[in-house]
Amino acid sequence: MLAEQGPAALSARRLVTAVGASTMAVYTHFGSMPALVREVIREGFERFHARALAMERSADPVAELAGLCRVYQEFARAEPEVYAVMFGDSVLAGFELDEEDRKMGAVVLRAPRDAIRRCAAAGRFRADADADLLVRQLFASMHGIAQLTRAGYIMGDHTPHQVLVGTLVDFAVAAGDGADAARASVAAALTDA
Amino acid sequence: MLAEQGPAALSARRLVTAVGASTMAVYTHFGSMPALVREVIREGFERFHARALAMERSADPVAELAGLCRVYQEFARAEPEVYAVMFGDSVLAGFELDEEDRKMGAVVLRAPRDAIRRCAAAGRFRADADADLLVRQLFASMHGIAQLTRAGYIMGDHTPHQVLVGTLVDFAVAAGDGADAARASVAAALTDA
DNA sequence: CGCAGAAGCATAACGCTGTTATTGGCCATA
DNA sequence: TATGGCCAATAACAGCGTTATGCTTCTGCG
Repeated sequence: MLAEQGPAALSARRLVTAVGASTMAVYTHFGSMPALVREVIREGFERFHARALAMERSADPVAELAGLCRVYQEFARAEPEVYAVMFGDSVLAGFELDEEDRKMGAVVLRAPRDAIRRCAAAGRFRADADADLLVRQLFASMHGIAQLTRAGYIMGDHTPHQVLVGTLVDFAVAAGDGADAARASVAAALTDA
Repeated sequence: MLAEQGPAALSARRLVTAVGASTMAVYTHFGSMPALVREVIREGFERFHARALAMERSADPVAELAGLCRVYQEFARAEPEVYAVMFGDSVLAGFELDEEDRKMGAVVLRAPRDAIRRCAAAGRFRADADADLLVRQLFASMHGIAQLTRAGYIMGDHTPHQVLVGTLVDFAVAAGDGADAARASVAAALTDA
């Protein structure tokens, strides 16, 4: 219901009438509406993780990093409402992220951080690159692109896809990669869709 | 009320009792609660604009660009709830951005876009830099940092400030600036606070 | 096999939300 | 002064999350 009809449609009464039960069903099984929302985003994190794991590996670590970012954007576009709740926007039915939720969310950074390290090990990125810091910068960019796209703020002459490509290429270049090599790797990871 | 007590506290009844009136006041003066929220974010855009205009100019265009991003982050931290509604997160009382709102929001990109052009004109950025595309990439990064910080997602060993500094330096480097020059300009724009 | 216990759900209600029709009062103008 | 129109207070409606009550049903033990 959250994915198909938006946050406003996710009410206890609509839920229970949809499954043919009474409002008590929510409270016996979940305790409260915020707790129910928490289960929804837990499911969202699992789906996110499954998508990331399903991505095929590549011999090109920069392309693999770009591929992870592509998966990120695809998930955010596929279920924008779920994504928004998962990462702290749109307080839904009084739900607020707790520390454990955030830790689950931070797990998504592990794969790209390792990819960044492989980029450095392969000589594409500088050897002294701070993978922990870089992955946070990339995280912020990906989140910004996802949320601004959802809000309709990526407008004018450039599409969200162009912004994504530019961001990924510039990220690799700033990390030490060659401009042509970065462009080729990003293009290889993003164009087959 | 939105700024001080959060989105949940901004209800029609709380508003009117705070000013000593009845619920009708909202509807005679604004028409609906979403329309009232619209006026709130309009005010937010004006405050944002005033902050950007109040920033002193600099002879160093890269430092000026970094200063604009610093103002951006300061605004987002000063009034996070207002900021979140302005840029499309947290649907508040059924309010949704319309095209005109988004255009007001996109105006904030004008100053940094011009700063990027000055960077190119001064030889710091590549002469063929696409300022329109670059400013959107920067916009996404700034929005991501602001929102992830608000949600508590910038954790671990790095602070939001470090992520901001890294992002700005890497942005300048990818645009063509020298690494040392970029670091110096960003540091000059961000450290006096 | 039968009874006791517990677990789960439906009903109804409380206080809250945004919204509105009705009613009354105030103020400005002729 | 009288009259017109604007404005707001009151009360109500539908919907929200939540909960106390009571009934039903299912489980497990003697």
